[in-house]
Amino acid sequence: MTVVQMVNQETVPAALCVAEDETHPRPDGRDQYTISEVAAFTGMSAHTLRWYERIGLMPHVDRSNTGQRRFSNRDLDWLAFVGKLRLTGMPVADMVTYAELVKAGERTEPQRKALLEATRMDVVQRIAELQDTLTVLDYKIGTYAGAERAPERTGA
Amino acid sequence: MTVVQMVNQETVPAALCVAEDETHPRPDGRDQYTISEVAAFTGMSAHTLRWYERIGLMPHVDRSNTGQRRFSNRDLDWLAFVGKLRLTGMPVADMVTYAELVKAGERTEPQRKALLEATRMDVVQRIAELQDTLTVLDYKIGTYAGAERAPERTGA
DNA sequence: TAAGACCTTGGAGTGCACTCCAGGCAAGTG
DNA sequence: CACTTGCCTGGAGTGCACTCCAAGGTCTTA
Repeated sequence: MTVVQMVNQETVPAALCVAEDETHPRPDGRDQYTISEVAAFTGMSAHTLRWYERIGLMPHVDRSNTGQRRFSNRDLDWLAFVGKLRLTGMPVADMVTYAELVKAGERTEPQRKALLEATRMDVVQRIAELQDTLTVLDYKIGTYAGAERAPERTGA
Repeated sequence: MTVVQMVNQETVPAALCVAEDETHPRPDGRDQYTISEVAAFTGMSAHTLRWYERIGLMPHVDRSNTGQRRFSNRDLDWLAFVGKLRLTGMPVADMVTYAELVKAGERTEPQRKALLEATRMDVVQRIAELQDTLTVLDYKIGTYAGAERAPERTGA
């Protein structure tokens, strides 16, 4: 292992940075990351990163003179945002749409805003749903209350 | 259409009833529902209902003398609960495990409780995740603020 | 300079949760 | 009694989001 342990893999770091234009350098001064470094940073697999690029979810990644990917801080910021979108449950196809809008320039900002607002509403609804399931879960867990080891028929 | 409109399909009714043993009759006095009636009640498709039975997620559905399924109020209650579990994001395989525990009798209550508690923790974590994405979404939407129609470069 | 870890590609495979199909039986209606 | 509608079955197909493979080129460390 040469590189992988530079950041712990299980905890996705993903500060709630958001980008497209503002790039704030990472720990070391570099602005060039191999795919496995990015995998470690983002918690996504290298497979997934290549796949994201294939389907148009990454806006052009630089290459070394030998053809290997060299991700920039901008790319990292973008991926952090994509990671957040993924957590919302937004379909990958919609994320691609969003990426295309970004690439198309400033005039698509209303559409992007609309897309994010729609996503926001989905998230709010999903949270409500989940909170509703918590009610049921708690009720049900309550009916099992005290059943820690051998229940042995609580009533009668 | 013979039956379908007896309940509106889009809103899943699924009162937060929970069962296994307590069955409280539905609107009309009957306790026999065809698969399409149940599909209308639960919002699940008839396909899904048959599939749930195949994989062991339904605890034996009665049949008419000609072999057609006749769901009972108990079944409906169970399905309402299954629907809630599905909303939690619990994998179907785990729901089957839960169903098997129920079938195995009272002595499995500690395991059932543990399963639901684990699910509860997943739900709580997922809610936190989603709330975190809301923060990012709101920030991002904020940067697009006022971009209702033509943005025309807000700064400079 | 050689081993071993790393990177490349297109395309195939995986797991989940449905979803549909073909072929056939059954029940109600003009 | 034909016709339409609904139900049955096993098995195949779908869509999503990865995930892996084979075959080969590259980079680093001893």
